[in-house]
Amino acid sequence: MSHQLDKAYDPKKYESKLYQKWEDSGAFKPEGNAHLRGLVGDEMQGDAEQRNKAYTDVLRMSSTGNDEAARSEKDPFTIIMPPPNANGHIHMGTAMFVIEDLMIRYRRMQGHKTLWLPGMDHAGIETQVVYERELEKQGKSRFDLGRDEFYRQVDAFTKSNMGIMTSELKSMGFSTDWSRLTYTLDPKVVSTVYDTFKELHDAGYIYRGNRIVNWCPFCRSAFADIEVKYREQVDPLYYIKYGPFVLATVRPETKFGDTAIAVNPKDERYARLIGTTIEAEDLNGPITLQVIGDDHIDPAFGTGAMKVTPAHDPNDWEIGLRHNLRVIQTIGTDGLLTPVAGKYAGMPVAEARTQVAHDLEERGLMDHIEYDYTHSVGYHDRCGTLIEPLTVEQWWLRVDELKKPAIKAFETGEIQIVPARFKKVCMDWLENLRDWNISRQNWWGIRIPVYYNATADKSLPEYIIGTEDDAKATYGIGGYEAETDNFDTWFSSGQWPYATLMATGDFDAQSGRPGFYPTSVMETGRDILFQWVTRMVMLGIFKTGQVPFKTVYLHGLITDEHGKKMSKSKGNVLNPLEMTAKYGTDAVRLALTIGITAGNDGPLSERKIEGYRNFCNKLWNVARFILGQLPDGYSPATPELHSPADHWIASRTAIAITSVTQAIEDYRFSEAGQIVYSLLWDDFADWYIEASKVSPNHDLLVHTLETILALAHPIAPFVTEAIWSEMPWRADQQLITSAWPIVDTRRTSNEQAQRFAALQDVVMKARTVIAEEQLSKPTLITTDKSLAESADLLQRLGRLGKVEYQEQGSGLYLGAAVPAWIAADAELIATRKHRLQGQLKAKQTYAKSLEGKLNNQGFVANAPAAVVADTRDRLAEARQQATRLSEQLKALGE
RNA sequence: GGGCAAUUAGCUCAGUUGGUUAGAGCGCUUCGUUUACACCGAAGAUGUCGGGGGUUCGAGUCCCUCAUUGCCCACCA
Repeated sequence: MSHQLDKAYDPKKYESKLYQKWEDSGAFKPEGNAHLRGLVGDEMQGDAEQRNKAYTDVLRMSSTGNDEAARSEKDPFTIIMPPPNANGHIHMGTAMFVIEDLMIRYRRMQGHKTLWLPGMDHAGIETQVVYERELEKQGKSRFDLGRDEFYRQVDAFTKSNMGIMTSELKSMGFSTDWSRLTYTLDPKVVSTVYDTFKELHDAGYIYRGNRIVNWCPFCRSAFADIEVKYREQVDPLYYIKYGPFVLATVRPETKFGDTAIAVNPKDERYARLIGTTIEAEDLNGPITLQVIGDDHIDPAFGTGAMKVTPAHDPNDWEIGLRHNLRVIQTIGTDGLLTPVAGKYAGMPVAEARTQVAHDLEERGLMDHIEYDYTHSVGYHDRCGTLIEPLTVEQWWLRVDELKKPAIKAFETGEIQIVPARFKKVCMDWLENLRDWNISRQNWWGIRIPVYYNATADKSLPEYIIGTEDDAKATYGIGGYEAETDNFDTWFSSGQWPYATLMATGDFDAQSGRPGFYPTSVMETGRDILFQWVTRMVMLGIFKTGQVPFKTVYLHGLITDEHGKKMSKSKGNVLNPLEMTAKYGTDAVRLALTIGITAGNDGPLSERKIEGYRNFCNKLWNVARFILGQLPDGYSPATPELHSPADHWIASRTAIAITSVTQAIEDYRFSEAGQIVYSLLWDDFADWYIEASKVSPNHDLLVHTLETILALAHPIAPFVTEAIWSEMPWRADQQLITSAWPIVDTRRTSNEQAQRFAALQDVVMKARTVIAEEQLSKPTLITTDKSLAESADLLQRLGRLGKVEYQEQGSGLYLGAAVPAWIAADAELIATRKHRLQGQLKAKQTYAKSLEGKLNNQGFVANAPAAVVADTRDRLAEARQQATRLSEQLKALGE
């Protein structure tokens, strides 16, 4: 016995140690993983000798030193990590980076120069909201601190979180290059964002405008349309009197900003009033309103006439633009009514609404009220505050031209989306995209680099884009005012792929090192497809002239086991750190990979994780058994295939290598995982290892184990590396930088493999009879000489007694792939009679359906020859077995 | 209102361009400690693949239609 592993795999004993070793060895760096032969990945080409050489190199894996030449032929493979928000702990969504790690580890093993660049997001408004909640617990608000102090505290908060986050990401086994960790507020990133802003401005895509925006009175900031989430609710619908009109509104408090009454021009009731002005009695005295005709008005809604408040409703704003209406701001950025509201000035909106409605009723200006009006109302996505549409001066990005090449990139397939169904969704979204408000009035973020002219000299530019020094140079000391708005977080994170690479010096190829842009894959959540992915494409193409990534892989939401969203209030949240502590990191990684497909939500449960913990332990124990079998000082040689079982497992392994590789290439990670799972458990452990107990082939056992370790490594890096590290001949080498397995079919005999498959069939059928009849070590009889030769194997696998070769079979016919019987007396055969009849009937029905197929001229003529031939073979076999069964029944007096 | 997806075993889900008698994990029943593993092994039961129609030699897979569920987008005076 050369080596003894622990009885069960203990993740804690290995994980942090192995991670440290990986990182210290430089394996996570693109420069550091270049020590494989660049032969993998071309497995289907090249002459057999070459392939075999590569194969055995892989098997014995004498670390061959650097082979830069071979490696440089392969494209770099790059993933930029979607930067997690540095405002808390990782969650199952963050843990989904396992998909990225899987791709990175796979490409690394294939010999690509892989770069997985980690990042952290200051996450503007989101972090601000998180921190304000912290302040609230201390009974404070950000206004108590003031802008500068608040910024300092949030800065310290995110920086300390970054440390926590980093160690949590490391604990997940993510093989990112930490030396390139980039933060969204790194000066180099910010400077790229500033450059882009200036370039966009100079190209005419940036403008400043006083327009209607989605205003959050809590955040005291404007937000983009996409950051507003609508909720359905029931409110009163007030029918108020305006001179000759009765108008329906849910917002009577905005009436002080009404500048027109709109009707549909086709509405005969009002058509003659269009173009006139009306005098109306109002709460603050008489007012004058013009009557306009606009197609937007639905004559069937309410009274068919609508009050137009351009300052506080997006549709009214549009109508206002069409008719040149005055814009009267009635609600301020503080959420209180402005002085134009007269005696209502200073009231919060909700209070003003009640008061105005009350006063209107009192003054006889209320026609009636509908109390159960259902409509949807916008709330701020992040803080949940009711959105108040109002007008403010903001910086806007003109998107008409910018979006065109982005749409084209999706359309032509230059950017692939996995799953493909999101291609059209992206294109449609971009088609309908309107100018993007990139100003935010929050305190935590990247300040827009604009300085305004504060001098009396109007010949100077109104504003400049640049640094404070630029401002001094232009306006003189004290002659300027800095913009206080920040960028929308998505404006800066929309530049993430190139901003990061530019910051780390990996954007362009430089002497001796490759460029990593465009990146290979952007893997992220489906929920931020619009907010983030489309913006990265738009800005990436503008700034670099190239798409930022070639493939977008989207994952869905991780839900509980019944597909319900995880939430604290439901109490169904699974914490990745708790789960990894309990079951090992690999178990969580496997659970997040297998059974979850691209673009779809994936259910997760503790039970599922437990199942994959068992898988890890199974793998461990397979290794434990094999290592325990090996003689002292064993060193593996190229395996020779001797027995049918050897050929069988070699062929199973070859099929698995091909299909796992293809599955990963096609982004079918769940399937890749399942294939490895089944190869290990169903084929290797359940059959080959059991068979090997009869006649062990050490080299093949080791080789197959190593192949499985390699195939499983991208998903389950720890347990595979742990086992690898326990193999004495691998002492100086890590699995993480070993080569991805390639197929060697040169010496595999299909015929031999088939012989083992036939034996398996006999074994399974024999086991069934033994279990059903509770037999103990019965004798197996066969008319097949080669099966009889495998007596010891049959005895072991099938729990059989003797195995006898006979010219003529007798006993209970098994109906297996090769003729075999379980020796039985007449009594036993009689008790099996009904089962035999059932078997016969099933065989006959099956044969009949195959006959029907083959008698069908259409089938024979149209189906591929292989399918027809296959059908004939199956028919012949079914007939033969049916004959044997009916003979046996006949012998029983049937 | 527009769009996308899902509907397959008790549960959660696979099923790649149509081609063996439809699979997996978990759960369930029975048996079992044999050179690793009870975080194990063996055997077993459970499916008119949501309904209906069509195309095809052949449909879980393609088309139409209906139903149910979920998600996205838009609108809502």
